Amino acid sequence: MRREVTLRDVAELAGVSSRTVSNVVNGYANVTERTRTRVQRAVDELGYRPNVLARNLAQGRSGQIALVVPYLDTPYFAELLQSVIRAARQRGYNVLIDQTDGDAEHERAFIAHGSQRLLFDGIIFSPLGLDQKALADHDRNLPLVVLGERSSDGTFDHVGIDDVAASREATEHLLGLGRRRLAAIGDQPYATGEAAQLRTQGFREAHEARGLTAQEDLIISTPRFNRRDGAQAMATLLDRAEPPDAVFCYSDLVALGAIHTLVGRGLRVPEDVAVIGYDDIEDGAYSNPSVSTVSPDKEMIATSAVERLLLRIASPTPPPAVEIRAPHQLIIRQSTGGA
Amino acid sequence: MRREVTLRDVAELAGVSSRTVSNVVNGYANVTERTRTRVQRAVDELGYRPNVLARNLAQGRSGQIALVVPYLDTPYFAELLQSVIRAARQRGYNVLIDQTDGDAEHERAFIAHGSQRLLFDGIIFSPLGLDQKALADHDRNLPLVVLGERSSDGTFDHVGIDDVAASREATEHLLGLGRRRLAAIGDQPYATGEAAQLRTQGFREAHEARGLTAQEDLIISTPRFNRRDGAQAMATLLDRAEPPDAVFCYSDLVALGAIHTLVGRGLRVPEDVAVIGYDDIEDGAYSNPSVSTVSPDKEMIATSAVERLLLRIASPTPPPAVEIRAPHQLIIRQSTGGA
DNA sequence: CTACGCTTTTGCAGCGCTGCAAAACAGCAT
DNA sequence: ATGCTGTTTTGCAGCGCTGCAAAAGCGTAG
Repeated sequence: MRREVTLRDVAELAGVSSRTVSNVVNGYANVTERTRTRVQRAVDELGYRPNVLARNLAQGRSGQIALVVPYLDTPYFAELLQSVIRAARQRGYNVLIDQTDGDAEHERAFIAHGSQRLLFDGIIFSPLGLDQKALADHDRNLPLVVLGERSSDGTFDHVGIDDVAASREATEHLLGLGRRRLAAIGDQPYATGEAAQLRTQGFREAHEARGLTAQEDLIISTPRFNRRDGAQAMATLLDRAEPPDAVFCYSDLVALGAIHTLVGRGLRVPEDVAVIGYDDIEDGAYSNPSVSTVSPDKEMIATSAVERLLLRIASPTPPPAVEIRAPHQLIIRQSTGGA
Repeated sequence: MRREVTLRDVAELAGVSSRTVSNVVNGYANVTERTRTRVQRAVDELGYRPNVLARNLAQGRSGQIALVVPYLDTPYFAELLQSVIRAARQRGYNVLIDQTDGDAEHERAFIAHGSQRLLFDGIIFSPLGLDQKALADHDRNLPLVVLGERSSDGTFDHVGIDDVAASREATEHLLGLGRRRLAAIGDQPYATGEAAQLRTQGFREAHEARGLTAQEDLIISTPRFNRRDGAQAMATLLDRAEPPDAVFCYSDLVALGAIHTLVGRGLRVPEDVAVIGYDDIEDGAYSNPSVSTVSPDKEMIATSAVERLLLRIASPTPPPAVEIRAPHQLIIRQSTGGA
C-alpha cells in the first residue's frame, strides 16, 4: 500500500506552501483566484484527501458526537437515531453510537467521559439506569444533552416532550370513549423510573379532571417497555375478577404486547378493551389493529438535541442550561376506535 | 477549561520518560514492577487519560469501522447493528454508522472511501442501490466486507445466508400445507435486485422439486421491503379473480403489511391465506397472528463480518476473499398454522 | 521614491502520541 | 575486571494537519 498523498505533496506540485493548500482545501477567504485554481488542479491530479485524524489532532476536536441509548433495536430509538445522524451529518459531525442495555455502570462510564479522551466532542444521552442524582455527577467538561424525562440541574440541556400533559391527553381520550375501568401498564415506582412516573401522574390527573379517581390496582409496573412486558401485564390484568375496559400503555411496544394477549384470548380491540400506546413507532401504524398513540415530534427532538449540543461544544464558556419541550400529538387509530 | 493531562506530565511526576509511561499505559511487556507501579500511581494521581486522536494519528489508524446500511429504522438492520457494535467493541473498535437510504450516489461515495481519509479503517457494507458492477469499483485500499446477497469478485469478503435454499424451504413449507396458489411478494427484477432475485429463484425451485410450476403472475415486485409495499401488493393480489391461498414475503415487514391488508378485508390468516416472512424480526413474534419466517443467524453474521474485516485491516497484504454462509432456520408461527 | 495599509502567502512550532533504534543497565561467564 | 547477552529505559523524529505571527506583495497616497 503506497504512501498517501499529503498536503505537502500537493504544495510541491502546485508550487506553493502547504499552508496555502490547507487554506484552499478549507475554503478560506483570502486566496487569489489564480492560486486557488492552481492548487485545486494539483489536488485533483494527485487525488488528495485530507487526513481527518491529523486535522482533528491539530484542532483538538474529534468532529464526532456520541449518541448513547439503552437499546438500539427498540424502534423508538432506531427512528430517533436516524434523525440524529441526519442532523449531525448536515452540520459536519459524525455520530458514534452506543447501547447501554440500561446498565447503570455502563452509563456512568460514558458520562464520566469514559477512558477515552477526545473520541467525541459531546454526548446525547438517553439514560435509563441512572437516576437524577447519578446524572448530576457527570464530567463538566463534556458537553451533554439529555433526552427523555430527567430534568436538568443546570449543567446540561434537556430535550423531551411534556410527558404529564401527553399522558393526560391519552387518558382523557379513553375516558372520552366512555370507558371507566382504565388500566395503565408501565409504571416504574423506583428512583430511575422518572419517565414512567410522569406518565402515571398524567394518568391520575386526567381522572381527577373529570372528578374520577384512577384505580390504583390497575396501574401495573413493568421492568422494561417491551412487548413481552406488555403481554404479561395484560395477562395479569385479564386474570383479575374485574378486568379493565381500556389500557394506557407507556410505549407502543407494550401496547402491541398487550394487544397480542387480548386477541390471543379472544377479546376484541377496541370493542372489549381499548388500547392506546406511546411513541408512535411505525409498527403501530400497520399492526392489527393499528395502535392509537402519543406521537412525540422525533425529528424536532433530534434536531434540537444536536443543535443544542453543537452550540455547547462551540461555546467557550458553558451556555446556560435549557429545557426544550418538543411538541407531541395524539394519533387515533383502530385500537381506540379510530378509522 | 484547563489543559488536559498528557503523557509528559505523568512522566515528569513519575520521574521517567514519556515513552515509559506510554509503555505502561499500553501494557507492554518489558517494564519492571517497580516502574509500573510508580507510573500507575502518577497516572491515577493526575487522572491521565490517553488522547485517542494523537494515538490514532501516530499509529495511522482510526480504531473505527463504519457500518453502512440502507435504513436504520428497519428492524432487521437495527438488530444487526446491535450485534455489530457489540462484536466490534469487544475487539477494541468503535462503530460509525451511516444510512444511505439506498441512494446509489451516497453508497458509491462511501466505498470510494468518501472524502475523508482515515475516519474509519474498514467498512461493513450492506448495499441496496449499487449493483454488482458498481460494487467492484471500490477503493482497493479500503478493507471491505459486504453483507447480503451480492457475491464477491475477489476483492472483498461477503457474508450472508444461502438465500436460494432458505427461500426454497419457506416455499416448500407452504406447499407442504397443501396450498397450491402461492404468491411471492418482493421480487425486484432489475440490476440491483440480486437479493430478491435469489429468493424468487428459490420460490420457483421449490415448485419444480414437486413437479409444479410457480405461477408467474402471482410474483409481485415491490420497490422496497416495507410494510406499505406489503400491504399494497396484497391488496393487488386480492383484487385478482383468483387470489392466492398462501404468500411468501421477502421480508417480515412485507409480511406484516400483507397480513394487515388480509385482516382488514376480513380474511383469516392462516385459514384463508397462509403467510410466511423473512428476517425473523422481533415484531413478527408478537404480532397478531405471529409470523412464520426464515431466521438468519444475525449474531453469526455480525460476528463473522466484524472478525473478517478486522483480519483484513490487520493484514499487510490483502487476504483472499471469502464467502461466508451463515446458517438460517425456518420458524413456524401462527401465520402458517404453527402454535 | 517612500510610506502606509491591506491582502495574500509563508514558516514554524506543536497537537500528543508511538516506532525505531540506540543507550543504559543487569546478570552472568570468562 | 571484561565481555557478552538479554532486559529495561530513553531520545528523537515524525504522523499530517492547523494556529499564529511574520513576511511578502500590492495598490494608493504623500
